[in-house]
Amino acid sequence: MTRITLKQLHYFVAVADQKNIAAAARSLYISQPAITHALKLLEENLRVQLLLRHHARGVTLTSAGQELLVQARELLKHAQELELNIIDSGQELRGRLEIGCFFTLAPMYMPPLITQFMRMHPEVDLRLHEAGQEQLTEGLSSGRFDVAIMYGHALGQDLKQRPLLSPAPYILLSPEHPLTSKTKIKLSELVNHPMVLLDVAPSRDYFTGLFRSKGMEPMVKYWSPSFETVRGLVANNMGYSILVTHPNADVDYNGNPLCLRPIAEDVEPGYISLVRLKQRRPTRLMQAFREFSVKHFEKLSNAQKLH
Amino acid sequence: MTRITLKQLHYFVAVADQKNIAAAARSLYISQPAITHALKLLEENLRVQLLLRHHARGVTLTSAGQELLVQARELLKHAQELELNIIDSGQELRGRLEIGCFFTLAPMYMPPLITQFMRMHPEVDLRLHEAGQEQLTEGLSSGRFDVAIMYGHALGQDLKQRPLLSPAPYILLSPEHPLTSKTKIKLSELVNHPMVLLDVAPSRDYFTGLFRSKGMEPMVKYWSPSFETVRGLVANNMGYSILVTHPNADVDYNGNPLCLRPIAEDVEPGYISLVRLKQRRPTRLMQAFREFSVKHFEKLSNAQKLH
DNA sequence: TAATATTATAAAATCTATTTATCAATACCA
DNA sequence: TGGTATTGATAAATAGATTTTATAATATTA
Repeated sequence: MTRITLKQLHYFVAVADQKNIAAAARSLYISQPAITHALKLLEENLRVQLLLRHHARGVTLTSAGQELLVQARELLKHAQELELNIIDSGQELRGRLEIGCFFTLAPMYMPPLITQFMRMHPEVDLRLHEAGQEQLTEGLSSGRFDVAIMYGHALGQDLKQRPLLSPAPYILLSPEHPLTSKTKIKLSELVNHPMVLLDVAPSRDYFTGLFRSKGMEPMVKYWSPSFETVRGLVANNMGYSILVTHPNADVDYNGNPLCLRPIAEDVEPGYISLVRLKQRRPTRLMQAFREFSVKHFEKLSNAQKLH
Repeated sequence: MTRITLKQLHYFVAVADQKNIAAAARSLYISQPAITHALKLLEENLRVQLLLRHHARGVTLTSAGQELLVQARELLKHAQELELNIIDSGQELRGRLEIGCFFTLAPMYMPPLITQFMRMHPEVDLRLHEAGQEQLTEGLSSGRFDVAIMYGHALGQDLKQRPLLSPAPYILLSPEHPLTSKTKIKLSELVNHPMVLLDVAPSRDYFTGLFRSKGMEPMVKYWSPSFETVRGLVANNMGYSILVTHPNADVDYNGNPLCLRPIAEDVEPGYISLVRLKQRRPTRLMQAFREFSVKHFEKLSNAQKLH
């Protein structure tokens, strides 16, 4: 552990600048003996005489004092910089923001969100981590992630969420599927057809829950944890699927066409939230990201309603 | 003034290393609440949450904490280095030593002294300042010089001196001077010849004092503050001179020959001392230089006696 | 020599840091 | 599942450090 303190160095520099202990005390708004005492400690701890006291004519630095003056200035500046780097009150937003995002949401929503946020705050070092629900909650509570964008379903008590978007689930079909001819499809019409289920938490439970809340059980024939695999299976007419995220192009990775149909009944929408740890005090950066995200998704939602 | 302290950072780093406040407390031999308190202050002053406390499972760093950890380590290292640079207890001698030396002594004595000292302590940054008696005493009391090599005559009460060498004064004559034929010359034989006086303090008063202490007054015809000018005047037979410093070659700057003769009477020698400010505690470097100088001049003095 | 300025010192007051004791939350183990 | 151990937070008491107030000592200046 260092013997000296930043305060002692600060006093010393003031004295060296003014070549006068009393004057330094006045400029620091403290009493003169406070400085005399601090200087004494400094000299004792460094075991060097730093200044020569000339009664009634101030002080002058010894060569060790000269040396310390230079180095003390550097160290104090270093300390100041550390504070400015870390402190959460600078005008310009800066620092690192670790964002978690749920797998299937990331490719759709994160690129425009991140791009626009970075354009406004170029000093921010933003890092995106795509992960599943469990990894996201774990990452939030271990501090690896500052915030996460994910589905708000079934989150623990220690997480706080701000809803961003409530997209309605839709039915995905192959053009060859018998139900494709209808413009709207009821869940009861689907229930006896084979289903392709996106097999990741919490989507899995959300999709099956749509049926179960109406006392039905879907006939799941295929499971896949991959969003694009599910779309491929549906495009090959292996069954229908229900999804929330809606990529712009209605084709699978092989170019096979896909059809979307709304669900006829009123169903609980999926809701995408910005999530953070409840016990954790948000930084200014986190707050700025929250506000920005809320506005961004509001615009998105308005644009969708116009269609 | 910085809000944070080195101690707080030190505690924080220990906690971050161990991911555990209690363990850090044990390793620092302090109580756990002491650290809890320091961390609280750190977080309040930086207005950022640095770590997440997991009951019974230690702590993890937030992204701000990660950032601080890196910077805190750097700052603590910087502080440590400052201490090591300044502190007067390292094994290897280092640091700066400001040496004052009296004009006429410097060209003779300083080159070998400095060269040999630097060979032993290559890390020392030694700076030589040649100056007159007044500048030297002023420099010592203002702290510009750590030590000075100068004549010990008529020094103030606030200076402490360690005699190094007591060279006998000698008489300098031109080969044409009528007294050159003698091997020893009495002061009383000189007193009615014209004298060339080296006109600098304290030499001036020392040389005239040699006569005055015997109730005589020399006949000073020429004054010069320059040692070599005095030698030139004597070589041109403008008068005799009395000097202490004895360069190796007995010729002036123009190559004119000079003769040296001892003073027949016992006279007070000039004494060269290492001088420092009494009120100033010597550094290890100053002590080492003192010891080295004492030995160096002892050798010189023994070598002279052999001739 | 008196007035002024500057640093040093001692004692008291004030702040700050640390310890002790205890609680609450969680993990671990039988 | 219940008991034990570990960990971090909190409150009160203690110890320690810093600062102030008041005063002394020393040198400078007019």
